[in-house]
Amino acid sequence: MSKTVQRLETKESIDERTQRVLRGIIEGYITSNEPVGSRSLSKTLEMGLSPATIRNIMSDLSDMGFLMQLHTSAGRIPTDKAYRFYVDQVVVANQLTRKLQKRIQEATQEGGTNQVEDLLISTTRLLAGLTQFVCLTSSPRVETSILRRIEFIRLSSQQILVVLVTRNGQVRNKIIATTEDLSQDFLNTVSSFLNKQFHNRSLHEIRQQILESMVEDKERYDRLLAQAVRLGKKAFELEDAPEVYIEGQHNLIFSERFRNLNSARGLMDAFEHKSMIMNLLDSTVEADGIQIYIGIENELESLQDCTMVKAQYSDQNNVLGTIGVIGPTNMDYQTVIPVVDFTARILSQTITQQSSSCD
Amino acid sequence: MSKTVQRLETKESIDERTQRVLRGIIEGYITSNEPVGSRSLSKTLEMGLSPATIRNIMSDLSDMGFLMQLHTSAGRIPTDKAYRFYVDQVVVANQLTRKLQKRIQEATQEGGTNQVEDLLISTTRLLAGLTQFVCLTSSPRVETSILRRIEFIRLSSQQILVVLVTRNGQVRNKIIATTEDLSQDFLNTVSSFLNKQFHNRSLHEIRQQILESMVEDKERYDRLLAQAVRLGKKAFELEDAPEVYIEGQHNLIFSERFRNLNSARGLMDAFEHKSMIMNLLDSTVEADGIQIYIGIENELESLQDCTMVKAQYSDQNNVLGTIGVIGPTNMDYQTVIPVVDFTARILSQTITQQSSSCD
DNA sequence: ATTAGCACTATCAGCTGATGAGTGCTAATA
DNA sequence: TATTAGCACTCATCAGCTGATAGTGCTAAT
Repeated sequence: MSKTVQRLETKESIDERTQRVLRGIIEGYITSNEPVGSRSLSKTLEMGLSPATIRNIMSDLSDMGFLMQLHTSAGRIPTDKAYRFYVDQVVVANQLTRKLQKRIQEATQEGGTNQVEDLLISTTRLLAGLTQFVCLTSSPRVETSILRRIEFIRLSSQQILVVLVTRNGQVRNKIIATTEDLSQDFLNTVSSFLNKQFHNRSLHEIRQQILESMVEDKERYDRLLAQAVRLGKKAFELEDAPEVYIEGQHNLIFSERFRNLNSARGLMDAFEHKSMIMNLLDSTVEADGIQIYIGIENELESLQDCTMVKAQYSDQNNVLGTIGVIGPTNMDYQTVIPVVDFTARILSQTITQQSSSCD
Repeated sequence: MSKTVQRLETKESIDERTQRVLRGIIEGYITSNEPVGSRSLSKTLEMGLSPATIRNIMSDLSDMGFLMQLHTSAGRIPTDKAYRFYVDQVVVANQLTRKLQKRIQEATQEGGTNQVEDLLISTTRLLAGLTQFVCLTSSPRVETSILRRIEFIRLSSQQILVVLVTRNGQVRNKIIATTEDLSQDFLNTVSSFLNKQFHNRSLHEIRQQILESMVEDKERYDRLLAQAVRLGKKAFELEDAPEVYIEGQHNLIFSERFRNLNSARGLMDAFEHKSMIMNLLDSTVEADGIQIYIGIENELESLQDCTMVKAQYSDQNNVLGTIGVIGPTNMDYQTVIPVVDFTARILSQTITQQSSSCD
């Protein structure tokens, strides 16, 4: 297994001038995607330093582990450590252009049906389009969602459709089989019972409680209660299907910026395993705000020459899910970070609006 | 635009021996994916023909348009016309191995919830996995589906959830907004009215009829009827979202067999436009059975060096959708064709079982 | 402390000739 | 007359070489 790198902190304090050079190299590499050499840097930096001086500084930076060379006669490129330094020290809360803000807002506004699923899909697609990277979004864990409404619909003598609506507007359907033929009237009674009983409780709690009820003395139940518990059990036995939306995979292959085809294959394969991606997105300790994993800071091996930028979205109460992009380590952090941040905020806002429109 | 090639028929009658040579070349190229030359063919054919004789025959076949050379000093490869000949004349109804049959049957059997969507997704994935190509499936047109049940659920004073179940087990949800606050009781009356009225009619018909009702003299309506019509209209105003499932896109990039990266990009782009894919799949004139489009027989330009093999699936009454794979023109027709055919049959069977379990 | 100069090095594009697989043609053969 | 052997020819590929280029490291001069 790959050893887990927590975070590439920089202990040494670096000379102001050296910092400017480092920053120049990083930004140069970000814009050109080519190793940057001392001569060209000398020009673009406009600090009145000759290539030779720059070379000395570069040499120091290499020693400190900020730069590396692909081969002797090529320019230098930043290491993961350099990007970490760049993100921590240099990239400050950057305002998005109004134009971009508008575009994100509009994209989340539309979407015919106002279901969360559609919103998430279109947002994921938007972010993939904007960044030209791969974008991943985890949908709210149904487990922790708050029940808004449950309803049973009789389809046939053996089939009942369960419709389950959560607070934030997710709708789940499930067809369950029954041995007994239950009338719609009866089902209505059951659902209104369950709705009263479990209103505003999380699905997780509900399931827990149902299981507890089942061990209790069954004798005490009347038919209604017994059936309610039985149906409820089936209904809340959710496939804990981790919904993940992935968009922009083709960028991984066709974009110039993803040069290393090896890991591309690995990533594509990883994307097939939705549960793994779910972990990747939701394995978050830090409280809020944007999170950035640069290169080897990523636990997943095939991600170790990419950067993942992600942010959580939430309704008024709880964190619901995560939205993130995966791009090359030399992505344009100055815009990607605020874009992801802003998108997550807008997403939270939209979902909050939706779920607050309950009675 | 690309000119539309209907089908690459062969008028000339070909000598028995020549046919065997052609067949040898095609099969050789299918298995090796390398141009086949006269010497190697002379060995594998075991017809006691010298390379020189073979060369003469090959020359004839080239003249007839069955073979071509990439460069003078390379062996020959079959043209689209050759594959058409091969598929029409040589590939006869081939039995699948029991093992494969089992595998397909099992894969369609499972799938936790018995919803059509899940079934389609897992089948698509299966077929992509089996063939190592790209697999596309169109879901049943909701338009032509038969209504099994419609239900309204009051979510809040402004929101109503519509649940719509079709005969073949598709469930659609839609949240609609209302200005008036309607009680659940009232909604129940409306849904039971609609259910009675439109039982076993196709969604298309229903929409039609509702629209007609609306132009009739409104005065004659009581409140129930008026609301029923109004809600019904909104409910059946479906996003005619053409659902298409695509799996195995990564094969397009990583599989050895797809050599031409140009059209790969084009295809990937095409796959983003679901409605286009929908057309591709469902633009079918022929009645039933398997359909094969080889190379330039495909209308879509980026498909013109691929072969598409597709088959429709249906319930007891109607064609519901199409399942198909896209692979290189030198795919192994002998197994791909029966695999697609068998899968479509199994799919039809499974869906028919599901929808016949109504009362 | 900075810089100019120089030797060194890796990559890349372009050229070379050798190699080999395959064809087309012709004349000999059964 | 159909088949085949033989030979000349073609062309893609590959290894090896070339010079040009862009970069570095080191040292000595400023």
